[in-house]
Amino acid sequence: MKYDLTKKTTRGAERTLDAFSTTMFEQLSTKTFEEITVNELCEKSNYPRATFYNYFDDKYDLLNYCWYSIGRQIHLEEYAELDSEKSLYIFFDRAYDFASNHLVNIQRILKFNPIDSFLMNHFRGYLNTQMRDIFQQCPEKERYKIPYEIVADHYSNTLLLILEWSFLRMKDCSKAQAHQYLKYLLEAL
Amino acid sequence: MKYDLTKKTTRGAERTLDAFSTTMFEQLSTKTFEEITVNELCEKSNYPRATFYNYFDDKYDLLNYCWYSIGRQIHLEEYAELDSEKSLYIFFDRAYDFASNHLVNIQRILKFNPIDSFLMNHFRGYLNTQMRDIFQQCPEKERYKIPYEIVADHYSNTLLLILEWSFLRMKDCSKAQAHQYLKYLLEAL
DNA sequence: CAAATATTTAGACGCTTGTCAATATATTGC
DNA sequence: GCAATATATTGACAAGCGTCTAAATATTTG
Repeated sequence: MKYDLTKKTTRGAERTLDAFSTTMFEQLSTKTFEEITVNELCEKSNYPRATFYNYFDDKYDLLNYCWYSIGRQIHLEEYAELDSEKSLYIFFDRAYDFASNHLVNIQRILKFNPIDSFLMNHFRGYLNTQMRDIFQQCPEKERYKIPYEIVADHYSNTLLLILEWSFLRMKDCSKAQAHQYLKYLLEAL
Repeated sequence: MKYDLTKKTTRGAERTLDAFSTTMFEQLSTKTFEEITVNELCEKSNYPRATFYNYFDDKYDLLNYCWYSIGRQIHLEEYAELDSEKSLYIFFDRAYDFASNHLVNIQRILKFNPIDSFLMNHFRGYLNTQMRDIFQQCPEKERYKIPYEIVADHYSNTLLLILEWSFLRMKDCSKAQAHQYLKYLLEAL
């Protein structure tokens, strides 16, 4: 990313970042991620190409920013040092609620960018990294019979699986039901 | 894919497919997948660009063919109607042996294309699809307390996790040890 | 307010991409 | 072997990419 997100963003910068990311989401309801061009994003956002490249390295970089902005909406940063299982359910609930509130948009995007598209794989990758970080902060890494790195990945895989089942595959799965699946799959740990 | 893999390939076609896929693997030991260009693949394989596009849609398509050719090497097609767990261990063992025999190449590629690179995510995606297909062929889909689709994905996630632990993260994990991890994580089912 | 500094913009650059029509070269069947 | 057919190659095309310079605007600072 060309733009430094750690320093406080000026009003103008925020407007620009917002414009490009909402345009990206809009275009994703229209076509494949691969089909979206930087030119297109600039035209729809009413910014010159040079401005795009002032902020982002390329469209993949913008995509990362899109996930990052979703991450902030579900307060991915606020994780106390809870044990892994607690963290898992908190994370799951926040993601579940967010997805519920944006069901229509998600389904629109899935029309063109299905579960095994580049877009969704990219999103999975992002969430996985985030979860790895969260689980890394947890205490009690010693209480498992196998290496904690494996446990953390297993937690994050399983959470993602149930989230996908609930939303991407449109199974209309209640939160309670989802919790039950999670509990069943992670019983061994 | 432009070229039809179902019809029997002529000697010439096979030579071309081989040339491009081995060049791809060679280049992947040299740089990021994103950095590899079609021009480059053609120069190194000594074929004109048009020939490349006679066979493949683009470099992603070639990548898919690369995974497909690995798939044939580990006999991904030979799966009888075993139950899910049996299939899992057969698949795991074949993949484990293949990876052991190509450790050096894998590590070279990982230097430039690490675990969370586009390349490795793409590979994960491919393996996941394959495994989904295999598990779909299994009988006994009724014996689980939760939907079989979830179980199948859980199996495939877990297998991939342990394969990654063994090879991509270079933990030098023996096959017996790997089996033990698998068994532990899947105890609940 | 004006000068110093930073950011945005326009436009041009070389390069890669995927497509297409044409020509050349193999591979078939008769 | 020769004609009919398929495949490989050449070279050119428009469009996208990411970079860069220089000019135009904003923003900060004294």
